[in-house]
Amino acid sequence: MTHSRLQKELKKKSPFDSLEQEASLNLMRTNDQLQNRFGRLFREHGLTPSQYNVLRILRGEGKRLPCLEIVERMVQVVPAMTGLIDRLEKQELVTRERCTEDRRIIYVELTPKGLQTLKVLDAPVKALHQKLLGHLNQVELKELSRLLEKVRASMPRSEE
Amino acid sequence: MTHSRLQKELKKKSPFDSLEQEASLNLMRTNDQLQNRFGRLFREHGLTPSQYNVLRILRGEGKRLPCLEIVERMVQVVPAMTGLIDRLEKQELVTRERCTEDRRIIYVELTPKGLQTLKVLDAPVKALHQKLLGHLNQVELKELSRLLEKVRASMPRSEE
DNA sequence: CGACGATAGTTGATGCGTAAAGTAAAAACA
DNA sequence: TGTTTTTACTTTACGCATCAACTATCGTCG
Repeated sequence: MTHSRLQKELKKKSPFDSLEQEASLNLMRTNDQLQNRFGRLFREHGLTPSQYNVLRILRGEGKRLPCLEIVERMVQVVPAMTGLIDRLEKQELVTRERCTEDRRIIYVELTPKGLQTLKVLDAPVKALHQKLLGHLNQVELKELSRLLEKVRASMPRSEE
Repeated sequence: MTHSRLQKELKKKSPFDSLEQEASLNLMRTNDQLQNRFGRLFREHGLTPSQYNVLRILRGEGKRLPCLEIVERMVQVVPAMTGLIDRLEKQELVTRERCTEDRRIIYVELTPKGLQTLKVLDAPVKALHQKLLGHLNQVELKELSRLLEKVRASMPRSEE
């Protein structure tokens, strides 16, 4: 391997320090491109990727959830969630409701409008997944997932 | 495979729609965790990941570059570069200089301080790559890169 | 020359990620 | 009972991504 595809893409003159570095940059670059594609799709429906994610989580759960439960299911930091929910509430896709027993907790619930928005997006989202990853065969997809999970295995959730 | 690791991580109740979706989510999640780690490292030195990236590109090139050339080498949009360079300039890590022949072009050049900052980061960055990906063997790393490049192969740079 | 479009970069608005600090309520403890 | 700690969230401040719209310069063509 004299010149990898990534090296050419980045117009990089020197080869990579290590296979680890190459894989890591490949990962980031591929992810960015995926994010861009899905971001465009969601934007056509007035959503950002994060907003879609919140809605999807709420539907997956099938019931209202406290803010922190949502944060846990996302790759996100707490403070960002407040504004995120604010905007979803303004679009009337979710509602906020304070828990009566424990008044610190605020439940977030999907509205019918939110559910409808998700429904509309289901087919295009599936199609985009297919389009962007469908040219890998089943074995390759499984291997990709396995390797990515193995990478994450070295990163405990709560280190430091 | 009854429950994948990813599915458990996300506390997802239903299985994935498809292998494509699973791989895609794995990719995004792994990337986020990598980004977080490197972000923390860079922040200790007063840099964001994007800022580090700009410096690294300039060093790799070995000479000053127009803004747009830097944008091309990053996964980025033009307008963001302006502010990015502003901040690097304020930290005295790069300098801006207008080209005399074509006054539309603005060259960005690494300062000695910028070069020094990069140098300090070299060892920790390499070590972090090693730490986060070093538990995959050479064959796995190559296969991971191959699969990620194959994913990108379906995404032309300038579609739509 | 003068109008035209293309190129290089900037500005402004909106949304999100991150850290640090703050508030309010519940739980733990003395 | 009162105090402290923890928990759940909010606020603020900063940096970056994105889009739309704008400025300045260059090349070209009539």
